[in-house]
Amino acid sequence: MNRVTAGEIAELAGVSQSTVSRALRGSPLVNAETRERVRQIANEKNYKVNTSASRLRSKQSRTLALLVHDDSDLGSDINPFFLSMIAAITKAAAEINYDILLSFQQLSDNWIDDYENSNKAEGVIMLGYGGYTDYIRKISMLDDAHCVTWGPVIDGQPGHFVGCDNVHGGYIATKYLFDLGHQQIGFIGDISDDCPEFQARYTGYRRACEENGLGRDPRLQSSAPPSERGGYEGAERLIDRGLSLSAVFCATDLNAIGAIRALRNRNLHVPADISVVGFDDLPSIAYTTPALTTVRQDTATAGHVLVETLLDLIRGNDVVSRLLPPELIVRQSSRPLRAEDAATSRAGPRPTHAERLDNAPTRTRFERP
Amino acid sequence: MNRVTAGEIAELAGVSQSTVSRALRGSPLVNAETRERVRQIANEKNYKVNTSASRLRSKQSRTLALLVHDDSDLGSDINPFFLSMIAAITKAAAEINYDILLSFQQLSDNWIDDYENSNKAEGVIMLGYGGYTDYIRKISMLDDAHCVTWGPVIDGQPGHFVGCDNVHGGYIATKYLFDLGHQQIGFIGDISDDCPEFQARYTGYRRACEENGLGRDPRLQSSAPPSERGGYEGAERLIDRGLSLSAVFCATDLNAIGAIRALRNRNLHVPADISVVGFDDLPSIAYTTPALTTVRQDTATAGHVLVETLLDLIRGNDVVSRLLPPELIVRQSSRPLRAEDAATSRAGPRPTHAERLDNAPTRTRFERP
DNA sequence: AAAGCCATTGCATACGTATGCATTACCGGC
DNA sequence: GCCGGTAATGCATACGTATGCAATGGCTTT
Repeated sequence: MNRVTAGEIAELAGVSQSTVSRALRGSPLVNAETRERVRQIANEKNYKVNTSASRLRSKQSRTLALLVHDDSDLGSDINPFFLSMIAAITKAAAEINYDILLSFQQLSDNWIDDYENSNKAEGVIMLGYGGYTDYIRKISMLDDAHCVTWGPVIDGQPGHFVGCDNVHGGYIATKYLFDLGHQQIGFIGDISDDCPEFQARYTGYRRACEENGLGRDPRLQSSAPPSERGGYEGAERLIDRGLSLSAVFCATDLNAIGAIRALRNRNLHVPADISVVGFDDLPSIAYTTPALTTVRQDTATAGHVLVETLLDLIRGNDVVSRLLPPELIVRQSSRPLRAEDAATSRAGPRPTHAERLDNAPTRTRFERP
Repeated sequence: MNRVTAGEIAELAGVSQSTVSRALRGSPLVNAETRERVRQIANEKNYKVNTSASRLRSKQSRTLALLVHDDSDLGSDINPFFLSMIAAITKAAAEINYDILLSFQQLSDNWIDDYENSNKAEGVIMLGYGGYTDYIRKISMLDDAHCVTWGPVIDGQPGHFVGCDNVHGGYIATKYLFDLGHQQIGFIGDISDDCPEFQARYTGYRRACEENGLGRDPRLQSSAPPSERGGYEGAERLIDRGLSLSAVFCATDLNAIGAIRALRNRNLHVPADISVVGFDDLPSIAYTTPALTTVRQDTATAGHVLVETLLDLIRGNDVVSRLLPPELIVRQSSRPLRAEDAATSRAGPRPTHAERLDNAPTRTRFERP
């Protein structure tokens, strides 16, 4: 069970350990013929470079730490959206031969040092640390370390961020609803300072409203924590105000699911009576009834950008926070507003509105089951 | 930015590097007073043991590799169930000071050696490698390596497995439906040899059927690949056979979701007309309409058991494959069968059946929104 | 008082690799 | 025929830690 070392390969190949090391790392210093011979022998003997020794000598770990925020003490599950994010990051790192060290944890004092000073990882990617309270206080230290966070990009904010363009996401979702003919469009979501992401989505919503002549009316906005229950209660409040809404944009998919449930309880059917659009595109959200129209960010791209940004940081290059374009996914929870719709049947065929949106200035995908 | 070494701490503390090493690792060889002094200085200077050096010297990596099967080339997403699994495993490892190296990949030739021979990890946990075709062929090598797989536990199978007790899961789901008064209960799922997990669930289903006098009738079983579409088509086939079913047990949640959609298209309402029970308890499956009654395995326990088993293997202890008990989660997609239900209203109040199930011989949880 | 013992510490070394520098061999140009 | 130059290889070392062994000193035992 003893592992083969470079020295033993060297002996078999009749060269020195140095040459073996160089040959396997593809150094131009070594003769092509020799390199092939060494590689073949190493292959036969199933030789693998001892990572610990290599790291010690080269002082590089070729490893990135991925910290996922864990709130499970508070009873909330880890956001399922993160799974595809984790996979995307891991794959992006693998493409450039970096390993990912995974950790789920709360915010503690020394996470970053724990990884960097111990030479476990060259940098850290943080996921889901969106509770910007304690976090912001500690964030200044991020300037010293190699750390990139997935989250809202705010000008002048210390640290390095990659995130979805939430303003644009809110805008395309709302514009889409206006383009369908809706006039009165509500917003459900937490727009307190604790949630800059949702504030940004609201900003995009407002921008679309202004473009379509819908003035600011506080009664159109319903504050709701980013949970299913929050969406449920937020929708109830909206209904109780007696507005003639035909569409609602929700800051998160969970809000949207709760809202749909509340609407159904009040005998308002989605999308026949009212259209609902969410944000996030949670896995398996496509399986709700009705399947949710929502705004998705491309996790594969996000993974690449996060890894690239972190590597730039490690290499000492200048880095800028980056925003990724979201994409509208049209499913079954939204439909055009037509006068006769409200008056006549609920069971009429669902109209297609592809023509109208093909001209939309942003990427839109139509999913049909 | 140069990192502090044990030697420098030693100098500051007026001891040798050996003593520093021993002090920080809690060796009883070092005086308590000295240990405290060293620890304090190390703390002040933010010293962290260089992992690479430590690993090289001790030949232990205190790291486990977590390989998650990635089928994304085939277009199928990674099972969202794995997210909680990944989190559970990572946390269980963290509790005993082990790191987790994450990788999403297809089955290739040398995964295990890549991790173990390179000293990157002491062992491997495999998740989702359930396509038992190529896999089984290569599995014999698992006996040499330190590898535990989450999956079906089959007697005499080479390798080491931890899995859910699928037979019992299928049994309690089906028994629950019988206890609700249902007589004709269908099964949707792939019971080919490729999917021993689903075969086991079917076995449990059959056991409950036999206990309740429902003989084997091939028309009650509908083969379906483990996808939403599979469930949809499987349910259609079942309906087309003209059976008087009042309940269906599906081998996976995805099947169940598809089945519910197919039933609705045929104007059969769940749970008013027909009860549906799934298997897996996917995250956010509780948000479908109606919320799905399903069988869940406890991921936290699974994580602990997987890690413990792997460590036993690493330490050279004898290990046995282990089965974990599933749990029935009762939500809204199932209800008692009553004669008047079928004949009269669909809109009657949903009866509670807690009394009946309090006597059930297995753990059952009732979730109400 | 001598001998033995325990508690504590330091010394020296090896883990396996990557890499600067020295070395060798060979070749073309003057 | 000597020299400078290039290509290819080997030599020697250091990375920072953990640990076997030796060494020290104080204390108990006979």
